[in-house]
Amino acid sequence: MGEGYREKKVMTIGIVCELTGLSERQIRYYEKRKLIHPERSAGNTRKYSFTDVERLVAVAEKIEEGWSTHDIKEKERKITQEQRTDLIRGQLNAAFGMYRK
Amino acid sequence: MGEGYREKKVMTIGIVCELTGLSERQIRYYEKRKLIHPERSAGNTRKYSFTDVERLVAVAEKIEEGWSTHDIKEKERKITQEQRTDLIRGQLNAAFGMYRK
DNA sequence: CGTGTAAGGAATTCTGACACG
DNA sequence: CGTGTAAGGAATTCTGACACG
Repeated sequence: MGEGYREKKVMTIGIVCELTGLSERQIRYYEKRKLIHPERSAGNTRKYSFTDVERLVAVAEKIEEGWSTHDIKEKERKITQEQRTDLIRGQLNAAFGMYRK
Repeated sequence: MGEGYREKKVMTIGIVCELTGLSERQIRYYEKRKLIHPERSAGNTRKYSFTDVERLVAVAEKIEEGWSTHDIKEKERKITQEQRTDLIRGQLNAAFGMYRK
């Protein structure tokens, strides 16, 4: 009980800046582009998780490589789609065993 | 790389209040009694880790059971001492194998 | 001893805009 | 498109003290 620390939204933006080396401006901008989804406190303060921090670092690297926020978003969508395909393939395999070893 | 989320001091006191159900007053008081040791930001804001949160919950339970902060501190000291004793006992055993099975 | 509260100040965060490109 | 910055306000946190007991 009480696990899942990596997913828990507990950090304010200032700490995320320290952890990632990014500016507040950048972090808020990546949120606007739907690359991260922090929660909000009762007083409207953004709250981030460790996975958000990891994702921000990954996003920042991509951008530095020349990717646009849109490209990054699109690439992730495709990867997710591939994973869905693999999942279905696995289920079919389990059900019909075409590649049973 | 980048592990050790549980130990990282990243939460402000407000979030710790939410997570533990304790008041700011209580949390700061337990710190004064040396039961927790948050870090500070450049601007003097306290920063807590998930282990601090766990510890705070444990402390609050003890207090509710009637323990004093001093008793809690003392009990922990004794437990730590026991662990040291066990460690040494283990090392002696490894070196001289009195109980080798 | 452990905790609530009002007080005043300081640090933090928020939004929308101007700027460059 | 991605990011810096100054602006003004709102939310958050800090410390020391008075209070009760």
